[in-house]
Amino acid sequence: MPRSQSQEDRGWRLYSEFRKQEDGLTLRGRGLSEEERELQTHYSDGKELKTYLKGRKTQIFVMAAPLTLHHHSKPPLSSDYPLLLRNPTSSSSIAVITSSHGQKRTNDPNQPHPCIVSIEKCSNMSQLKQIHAQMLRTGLFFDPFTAGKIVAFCSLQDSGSLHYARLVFSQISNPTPYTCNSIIRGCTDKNLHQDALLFYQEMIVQGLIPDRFTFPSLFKSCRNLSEGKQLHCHSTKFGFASDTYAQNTLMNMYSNCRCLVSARKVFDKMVDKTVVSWATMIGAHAQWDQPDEAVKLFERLMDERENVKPNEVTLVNVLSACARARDLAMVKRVHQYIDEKGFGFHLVLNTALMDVYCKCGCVQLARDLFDKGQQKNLFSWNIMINGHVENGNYEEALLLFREMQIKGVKGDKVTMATLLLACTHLGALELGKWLHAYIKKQRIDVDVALGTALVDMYAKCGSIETATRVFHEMPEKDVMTWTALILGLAMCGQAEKALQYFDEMHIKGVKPDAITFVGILAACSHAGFVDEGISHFNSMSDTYGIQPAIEHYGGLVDILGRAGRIAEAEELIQRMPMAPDRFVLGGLLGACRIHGNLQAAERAAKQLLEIDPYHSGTYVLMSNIYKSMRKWEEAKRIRELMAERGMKKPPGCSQIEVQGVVHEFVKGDSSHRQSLEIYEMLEDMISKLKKAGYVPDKSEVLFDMAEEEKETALSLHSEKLAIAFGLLSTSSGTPIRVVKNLRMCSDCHSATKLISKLYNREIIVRDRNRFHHFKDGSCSCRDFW
DNA sequence: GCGACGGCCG
Repeated sequence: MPRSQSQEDRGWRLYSEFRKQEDGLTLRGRGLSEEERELQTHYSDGKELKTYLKGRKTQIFVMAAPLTLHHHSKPPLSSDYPLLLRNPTSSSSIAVITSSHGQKRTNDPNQPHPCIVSIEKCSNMSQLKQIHAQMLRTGLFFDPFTAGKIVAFCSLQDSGSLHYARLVFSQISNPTPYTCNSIIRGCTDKNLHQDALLFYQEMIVQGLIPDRFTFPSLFKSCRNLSEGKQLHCHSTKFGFASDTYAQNTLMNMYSNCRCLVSARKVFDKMVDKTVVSWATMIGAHAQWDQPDEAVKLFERLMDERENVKPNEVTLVNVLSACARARDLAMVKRVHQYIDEKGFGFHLVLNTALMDVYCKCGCVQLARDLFDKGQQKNLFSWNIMINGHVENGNYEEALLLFREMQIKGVKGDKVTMATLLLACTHLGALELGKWLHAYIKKQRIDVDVALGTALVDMYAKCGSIETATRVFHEMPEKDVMTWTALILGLAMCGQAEKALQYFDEMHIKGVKPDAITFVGILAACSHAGFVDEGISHFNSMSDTYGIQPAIEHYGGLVDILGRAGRIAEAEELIQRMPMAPDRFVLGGLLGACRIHGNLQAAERAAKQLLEIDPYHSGTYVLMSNIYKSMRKWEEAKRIRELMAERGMKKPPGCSQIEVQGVVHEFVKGDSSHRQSLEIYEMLEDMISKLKKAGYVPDKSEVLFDMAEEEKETALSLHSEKLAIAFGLLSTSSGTPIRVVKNLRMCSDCHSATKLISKLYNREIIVRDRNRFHHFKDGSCSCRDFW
């Protein structure tokens, strides 16, 4: 683009002035500093910087012009707004400017022009436009300083209009840096980050010169490392390398671009570190998973050799580091510090403290703070509700939500996602549906996270059809959304569909991650696709660069074990790069049970008991294996060993939700209000079953019981009680959904298959690992679980 | 006229 000589001169003149003002880093006269050398490599052509440094004035435009932006979704600003197509005689126009009151315009900064005062008093665009019109009539508009005030108002005030600001800007002949900055900051404040950068790019091309206020906004709008480095380069060359504001925002920019090394470099080289610099750097380390570094910096700050005292933000950032490091000791130190130094009540600090206590598992401490604090906002409610959910206290979370509603605080999408997670854990489909309806009614924005939470809830509460429908209704899906559906399909035995969606995901260009493969391997295992499973496992590292973790080895062990290839599964465990955990060995043990491989089972159990001697599941499974092989003595020995170690089988517990209320049953439970009816129903069930040829499978009950007792014990299992209650209290045709805390026993499994046929009901049981979808006398798990 | 901070999904 051709430029006039006068613009070029002006640019250079201004630039020299900036250089004189700049008392920090000087580019000329002493060669390149380390930072400049580093920047030079980021710059599109290092030669330009060198030539510039020799002080040749023509280089000013060369050095400033190139700024390569990486987004192409919008055309450059110049096509929307004519920039700098202005009256070239403007330099003389200042002489004729008079105010609307006929006063001479003075340059005394202590006496603002009356027109400027009026602009500052504007409360809406219509008033502003009147002033604008008057300024045009009087010629005052041709004073760049005064015209800039119009632009500033339009860009920065809530009642302003960025569009109008740009139009006005395009009419100003010699806009001041202040005017440009107003537009940039207006874009940044309104999250129009791309526009901020495009405007800067255009401004440089037109020969306008940035000042020290330009870069903070630009750095804030910069989301991309390559652009960030160019901007860093520009800020240095324009002489703001040692401006504290610029450096602070620069650090933050590097941190946002996940380039912590550069952020830290800027920090370490800063001469005047302010409390903001410290807070930013501590926050950056905390954000990018270097909590120890963050805490170290904080300790340096506490050391008091630094001239800066921590403030609330510093403390919030340190707490976020503590939360990542699960460093409760440090949290307590910070808490004490807060109390000692009397930081008073700071809502963000207080919520951060609550959050970190929740994350460290001290929900009660968080709750105390929550109950004590008079001020609450959506953040604090959400943190507290989430704290209870994470802690497994779903009821308390739901109670808190009710309290929130009573207080008239409306939940948002975060609240909803958290509550849906509670439903997912509880298996409370009705409640989940209610929340879904609430979301629609309250017009809560369903973003990817909330949509995924819905898909996950429906899938894990056994309504895979609705999960699939919600999935398809979502306009935007990320890897988690796909994974939630794939895992859901795998868990309810629809392996082929899970694999179909995996293919579709690939077509849609969504890259699977480690957890997607957990779902894929589970699907292959349930469907008995051994070769396909192995090939997916291999593709993880070969195609997607994901190193298989222990859960993937566990998945492959399941696939091999389920197919009866026990020896191969054992061999895999031998050669996997990490020691097996109880899930891997538990999978192997489960496979040994199904395939009746006693030797391998014993080997697996021995290892299991070594790594986790206090996991009751191992003992129970092992004794069941012995019992199923009629090795009563061994089975008894295992039970005795369990008793010696002071362990009990945790009580089996089944939940069923009817009309939004979750009913819980343990074995032989008679505490339910309708207990009498439930037991009548149970008798009816058992007699119908027996008529249909059902023989109780006694292999998994205690061996020292009389046969008749065994039968009774079986009939009292919690899932049978829950199913009986379900048959009683729901109308025919509706599916019965039960959530069980343990693995389903084989007797209940075969009984439920028959019940589904005899009563013509779909029965969906979620046990601790998967769904059993009983329909017409068969189960989706194909009798392997 | 400029800077830093908190909660959700697989």
